[in-house]
Amino acid sequence: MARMTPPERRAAIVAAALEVMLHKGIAATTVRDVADRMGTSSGLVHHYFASMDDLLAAAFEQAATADLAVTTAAVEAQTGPVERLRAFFATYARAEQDWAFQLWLDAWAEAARRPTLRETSQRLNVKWQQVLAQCIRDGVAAGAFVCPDPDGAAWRILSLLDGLALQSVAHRVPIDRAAVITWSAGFAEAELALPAGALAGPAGPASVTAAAAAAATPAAGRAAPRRPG
Amino acid sequence: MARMTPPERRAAIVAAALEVMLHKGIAATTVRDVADRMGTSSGLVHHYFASMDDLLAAAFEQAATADLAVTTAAVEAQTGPVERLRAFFATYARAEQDWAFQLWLDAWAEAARRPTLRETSQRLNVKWQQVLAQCIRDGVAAGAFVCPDPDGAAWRILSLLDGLALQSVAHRVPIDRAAVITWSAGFAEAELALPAGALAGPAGPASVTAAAAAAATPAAGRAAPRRPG
DNA sequence: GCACCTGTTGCGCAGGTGTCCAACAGCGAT
DNA sequence: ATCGCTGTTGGACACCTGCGCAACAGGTGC
Repeated sequence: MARMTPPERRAAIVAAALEVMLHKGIAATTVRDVADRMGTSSGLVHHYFASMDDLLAAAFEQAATADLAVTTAAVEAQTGPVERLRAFFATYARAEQDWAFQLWLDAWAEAARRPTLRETSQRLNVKWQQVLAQCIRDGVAAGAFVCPDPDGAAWRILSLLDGLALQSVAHRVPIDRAAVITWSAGFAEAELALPAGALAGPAGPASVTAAAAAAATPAAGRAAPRRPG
Repeated sequence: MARMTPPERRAAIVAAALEVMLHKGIAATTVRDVADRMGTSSGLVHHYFASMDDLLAAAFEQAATADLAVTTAAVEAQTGPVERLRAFFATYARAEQDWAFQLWLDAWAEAARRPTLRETSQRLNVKWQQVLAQCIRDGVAAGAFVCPDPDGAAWRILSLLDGLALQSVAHRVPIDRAAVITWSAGFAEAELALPAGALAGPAGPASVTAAAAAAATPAAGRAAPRRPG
């Protein structure tokens, strides 16, 4: 194969590993799979990564960091505290994330047995919580809402979002994402002492707003996603 | 090895498979592991299970069904609708479930690639939802609470519980389970138009009640679990 | 022209995998 | 005593795994 500079080759290997991991699963990804996808030899992979675990961890870390960066950027693009929260929910539930969440799910399950992966997964989880907690702290400082425990609230809200994503991906439950957003926002409002519906206003993508309005139900004054019962 | 009647042997294989799955992970469980644990030959396993997938699915199904039975029994031991809901939350968050939830996590991740496992996991998930939904429906019929969409509410509450368990198991976040119960109950109260604190009353185990009271915070009138920020 | 460096190759090794199968052991029926 | 049935054995089969290593290639400095 064509010669590459070390950083390029390293990035290429990580990219190839990521593609394989996504549709074969982390546990089932092999060195030869990665090499074949690049059209190179398996030895080359080991020239850049001491062990298979290192490669898997590096690939997952890159994907996870990229996910976080997208959300962070979307949040920071907004100025008001409420708008920032809306942006957080919208990117977390964005449609393209189904395949990405399967990767997270794999990583969480695998984390119990792979220390490197666990360390990465824990670290990223904390970072995600910090982004949300900072949103909340800023809002509290600006007087937009009240929250006695921003870290705890961020943790609880994230748990809820992950639980919903779990249902969607693991159980293949079709979900109205706009409804998820507004429903989760309802919980967040309770956490932040916001009036009901305060977070359900106009969000980033126009479709989100429209669908949210359509999904609105009289019960508890907030929209609720359904699973086909 | 000693001769067994077919049902006995089948049960023994499933039990052995379960033990291996629990501390090696579903993906890493091999036929020889299972045979070794029983002290028999690998060929015997294949005499009872056509393929490895069949064995894994059968073992997971047994464990999952047992989990569900425990919760169902705890719920049906109570008579009042509110007491039944309390029992549901208490058994879902019971302490011994950490290792069990790791098995669920494995199954969910593996479900994407193993059709038999996915089918089982989906079916059990629906059953769990039905138990909770029936609790809600009974309560509505008895006039204990109001809920326009019992199936949807059950699904949302379960998503939340799974999300919290995910944080606890995958990220190794130590959780005050009693606080989780009361906090989740807070969400449930909103879903069911119950007054705040209605579900936080005396539950099955005495320790739960005591801890819940101790964890109660003035904010929003309900206890909230924290993660170490 | 040469030596050197480094990305790259292709294969070998030792081990582990699911699956299959011929042979064996114990027991009930004949 | 013999036959047949069935639970059980232990190993063969083909394949795949991560990893290591000797050899190669193509460019750079001398």
